[in-house]
Amino acid sequence: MTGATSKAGPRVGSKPSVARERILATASRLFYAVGIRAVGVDRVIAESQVARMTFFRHFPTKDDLVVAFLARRVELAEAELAQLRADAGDDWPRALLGWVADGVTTARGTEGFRGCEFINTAAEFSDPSHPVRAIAARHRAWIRDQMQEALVALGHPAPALTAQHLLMLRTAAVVAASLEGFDDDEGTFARTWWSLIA
Amino acid sequence: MTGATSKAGPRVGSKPSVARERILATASRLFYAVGIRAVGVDRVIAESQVARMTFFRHFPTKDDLVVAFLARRVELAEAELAQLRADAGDDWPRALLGWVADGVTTARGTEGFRGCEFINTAAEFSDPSHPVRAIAARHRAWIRDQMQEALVALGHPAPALTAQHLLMLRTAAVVAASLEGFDDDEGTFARTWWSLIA
DNA sequence: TCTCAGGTAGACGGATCCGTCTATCTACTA
DNA sequence: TAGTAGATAGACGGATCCGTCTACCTGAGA
Repeated sequence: MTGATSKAGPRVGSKPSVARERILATASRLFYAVGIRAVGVDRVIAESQVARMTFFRHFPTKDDLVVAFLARRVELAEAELAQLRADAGDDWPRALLGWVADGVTTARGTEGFRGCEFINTAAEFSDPSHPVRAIAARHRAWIRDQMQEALVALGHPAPALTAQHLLMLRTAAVVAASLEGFDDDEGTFARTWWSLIA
Repeated sequence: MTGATSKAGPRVGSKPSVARERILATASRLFYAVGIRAVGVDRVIAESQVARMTFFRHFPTKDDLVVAFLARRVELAEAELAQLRADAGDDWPRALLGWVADGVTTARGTEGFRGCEFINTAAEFSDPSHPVRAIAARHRAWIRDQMQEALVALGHPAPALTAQHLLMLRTAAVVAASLEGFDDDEGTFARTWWSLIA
């Protein structure tokens, strides 16, 4: 197991494969836009312009691809937030909380917006012990913890509970937006958001 | 088209078929517990103990069954609420609002709880013009309108906006509960709920 | 009694699913 | 220059998908 040259499959630490990236990009797009079970590997392969064997070399099963899809989203979010915290300086707590809120408001105007990939994916995997469920849970916990940290830094009297409330508010806004295109003309989402923090 | 005796299929107004009920019950159970796409008609047929032809006589396509599944849930909810309004007398506004809240709190403790069937199903149907999406949207709007009516009756200063908030709160609670088994030891959900109303 | 709607049992079929396999080509690098 | 990892094209297969079709049975109402 220790990094042995398996019969097939990419070596550990080998240079990032462009084919793999193409597959992952295509899958991410399709999975988000259409759904996991609604998209077969055949379609991913076709639209990735990749050979069948190449696909299965990088992702031995479809499940592996789904996991990679969500894991990539997690990576991106964590990198983005790390960058933001580095840039914001002393103001990072408000910047962080604003970033989470903006993630909703900007996304829901976007063409092809279809809610939260973690929530949608979890809905398609009923087994709570499935890896994708673990990733989704971990990611939500991560967001909550980040917000809690920020609230602590702001001297908020109830950081843990408020972080929980903020996550719920965000969840509700995303789901509502994906279901009925909730537009929030009044900016009530933003007002509620910041009133919970202040 | 006008009620003509089609080659097959049940007559309009014919007595409710027990076979049909069995199919619908089985499908409801499986669709909710496992997911729509994850459950094939073959499985529904097998577990319904029904002949293949019987199945397709009542539900010409799988989509018809999915629609019937959600439509039935809507019927049940509307009937339940009508009963409750009839029973509650003058106190119906608080009874109604309590009923909506209790729907969440009781359900999420239940064995096999897997969130909201409308939200989960909508997540599996990416086409916004699909009938099931319309049903889900209509049902959510109905809940919101009912709550708004109750708030008006209570003389609430901002019934429309508050009804929207309550629906979002409910959505968030259900989704959170299905994703991470959010237990709400503190009763914060209930407190937030009633504080929005008072 | 006869009719006919509703139910039964199971074969059938084309499509799509996920995954394996062979055989060949290419490009880097030791 | 020889070896090797990675990519390619496409056949293949068993499973499952959704839906159709034939042939027969049953029971209640006209």
